[in-house]
Amino acid sequence: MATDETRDKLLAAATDAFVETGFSGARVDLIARAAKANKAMIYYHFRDKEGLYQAVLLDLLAPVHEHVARLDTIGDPWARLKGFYEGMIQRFLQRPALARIMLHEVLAGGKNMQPETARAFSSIIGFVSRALADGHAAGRFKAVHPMLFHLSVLAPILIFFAGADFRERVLAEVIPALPQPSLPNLSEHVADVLARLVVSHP
Amino acid sequence: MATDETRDKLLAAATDAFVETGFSGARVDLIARAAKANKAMIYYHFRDKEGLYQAVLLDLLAPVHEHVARLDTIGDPWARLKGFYEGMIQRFLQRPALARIMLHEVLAGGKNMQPETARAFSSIIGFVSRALADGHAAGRFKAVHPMLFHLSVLAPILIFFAGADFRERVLAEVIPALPQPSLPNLSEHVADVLARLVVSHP
DNA sequence: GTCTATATCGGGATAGAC
DNA sequence: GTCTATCCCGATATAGAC
Repeated sequence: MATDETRDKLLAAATDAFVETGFSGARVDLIARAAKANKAMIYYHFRDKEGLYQAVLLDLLAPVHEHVARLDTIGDPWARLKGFYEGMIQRFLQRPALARIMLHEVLAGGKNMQPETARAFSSIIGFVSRALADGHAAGRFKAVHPMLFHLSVLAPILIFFAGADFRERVLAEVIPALPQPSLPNLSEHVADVLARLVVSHP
Repeated sequence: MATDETRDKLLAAATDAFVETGFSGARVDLIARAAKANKAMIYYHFRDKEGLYQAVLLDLLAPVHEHVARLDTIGDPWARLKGFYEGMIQRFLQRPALARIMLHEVLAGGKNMQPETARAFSSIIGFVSRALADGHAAGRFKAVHPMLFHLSVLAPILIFFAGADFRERVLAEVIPALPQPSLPNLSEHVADVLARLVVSHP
């Protein structure tokens, strides 16, 4: 399977490119060069630039979908929520590309999303809604709006990872005294926010 | 000054375009048509596409900078913080473009930002840091990490506004039962988060 | 499956008249 | 300041040999 090897290299290079500059900003030519492959192979394996992007999207989001599906079988709603957001932090840590592509897609309004990838996104909010409802029914959670709750927890995480370059280049330059948040800071902080927002007894 | 009129129309059309698709996705041709102006006028008024983008950026961010500067003179640190985030919600409400361009810039890592616009961004985190420090010194605020605090409050607001299309098109379609958060929901929720994160006595 | 050479076209930019 | 016509490059995509 020397065949799929170049496919994989192309996919990896494409991920970097799309994540860096977005769909329209990425250059097919540069992707091929970065993958040390021939440009024509992109069209052979992925049909066109659009197909390549869809492949990247699916490659990044499929694991998230599985992650959600796995957690959804757990009984304790608190463990479900905590497991999900902590798991997302771990994933973003390994692949900051994931955070960036998610934000890109949100900004694009889902225009260039196919049903399969749309489902991966939707499964998240469905999962969170169920966990919140279960916890509330058991008298353990406060009543919160699922979307606002989810936004409050995930949005900071997303921008923490997707905006690392921004903080370094723009903010740190002008305000050097500002300490950069570390990962333990973030995890601890998120757990704190989570508990404050949802747990019944304050 | 029939002169500046077309300039303004171009700026408005460009704002829509850049905010919709990002810098590389926007088409100069379409911007001119949307503004009912001639394409050549873009190059006359703004030099090139890049200059047009910078003008849009500055037009959107300058008011934020002023907003921050005005609030920074207030004594009460709590009033400062609350005034800032509520003011941002009001601004985003009037111009959702602002939320979208800010996220675009964060994703771009500040690559296409000029010093003047960079300062507008930086002034925000500086302002927040001071308010937090003052409140803490007065024994009224908990000790929190300025960046994490700011992310926790503003990130959800940003994505709430920048992601409106996404929620409608992608999420609402798959999960129609999910109630869409309303603006009063958001404001109340933000005030709640703010208080929980920062105020000393729980 | 891999490569080179090339077709094709969209889009940013300019020249120059008015 | 405004407009038309046009240049020209860069980027996607394909043809076709190996």
